[in-house]
Amino acid sequence: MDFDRSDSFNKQTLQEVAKKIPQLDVSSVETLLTFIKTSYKVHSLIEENLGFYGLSPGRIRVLLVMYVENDKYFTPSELADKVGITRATVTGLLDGLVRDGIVERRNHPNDRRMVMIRLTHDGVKLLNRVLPPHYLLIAQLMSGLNETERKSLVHLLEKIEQNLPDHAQTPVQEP
Amino acid sequence: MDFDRSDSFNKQTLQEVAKKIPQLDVSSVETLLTFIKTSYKVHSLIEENLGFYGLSPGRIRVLLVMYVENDKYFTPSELADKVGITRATVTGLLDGLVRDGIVERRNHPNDRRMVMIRLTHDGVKLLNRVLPPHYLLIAQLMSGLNETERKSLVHLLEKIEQNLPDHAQTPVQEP
DNA sequence: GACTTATTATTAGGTGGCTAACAGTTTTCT
DNA sequence: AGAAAACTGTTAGCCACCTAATAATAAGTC
Repeated sequence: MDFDRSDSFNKQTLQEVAKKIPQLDVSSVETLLTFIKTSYKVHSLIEENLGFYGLSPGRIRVLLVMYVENDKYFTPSELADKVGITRATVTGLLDGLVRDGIVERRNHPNDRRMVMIRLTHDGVKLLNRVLPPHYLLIAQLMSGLNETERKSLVHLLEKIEQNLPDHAQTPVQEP
Repeated sequence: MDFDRSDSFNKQTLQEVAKKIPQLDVSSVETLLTFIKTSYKVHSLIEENLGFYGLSPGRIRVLLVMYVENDKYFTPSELADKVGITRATVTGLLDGLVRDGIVERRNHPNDRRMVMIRLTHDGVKLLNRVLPPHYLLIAQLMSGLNETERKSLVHLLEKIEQNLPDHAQTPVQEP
């Protein structure tokens, strides 16, 4: 669901659209384009890296929740809430993760509606192998910004968020 | 594909992961989290708005290419290249757009492998109706940043891009 | 001119997201 | 106690993306 992928929509093209649509503010759109394009690139890169280990953004988000509390069992609902996706999507992700032996499903002892999910031993090993290069990549991505610049970036992003209409609820993260 | 949706991965959780993974640089991850979370929110909002008119990010990207050169015919390959998605995906998008009467498919007069695509009259009318509020929303999103701040944001984003490995080709945009 | 190579659009099959509907359970409320 | 309400996970069906394979056609080569 990303908007900008190529450079086909350069400034020149933008000017042409602006001729037809008076509401178009070129400066706003250019800034947004850069923003979305960068986020697409960053996202793709991380996704590509996880792909080497058979993981995906969706999978890693769910796995990380379990990784930080290793011994605990989680219900699909709990995972859905923590990750910010629907229960239906979690079911689909778990199907794959169980198939690949990364996670195990168990019946809940008291409530027969529920299922309990936990990382398998192999799942933990996988994460121990995947996470170091994952975070190394993130550190590398940010290495061009010093602490001041990072704060400044976060500050600008927060300013954008303040202009989001309230009804647009937000859910998550994957560190 | 977005990574961060909820706030389940707050700083505290991050600290815990950092204990297990020494490669994790908290400042980098925090900055990236904010970045991805904001981009997710912005993206969702735009998507939601387009949805009111039966459009999606994928559709609008393809349509915009045709909108700026209204009379021209485009081949699916051409659209794929300009938008930065595969031809297979374009085929799928066009199926829907043709079904909805927004776009028309024609045979190429000389090369029988090719197909020629063009906006229908209804398609043009739809875009004339959709684009003004679309760009109004973008202007609103950026209204919290003055010109200096926008330049500063773009500059910081470019710094991040400079640290992307080269092999990660990038494709595009939707203004 | 025939054969190989390249190109086009499409199909098939996979993924991760969504909503809506469902059956099975538990809880709540009279 | 029994009916209604609420909750759980799954399924079904849609979308937009991907890769790989395919059939049809065009272009290049010997």
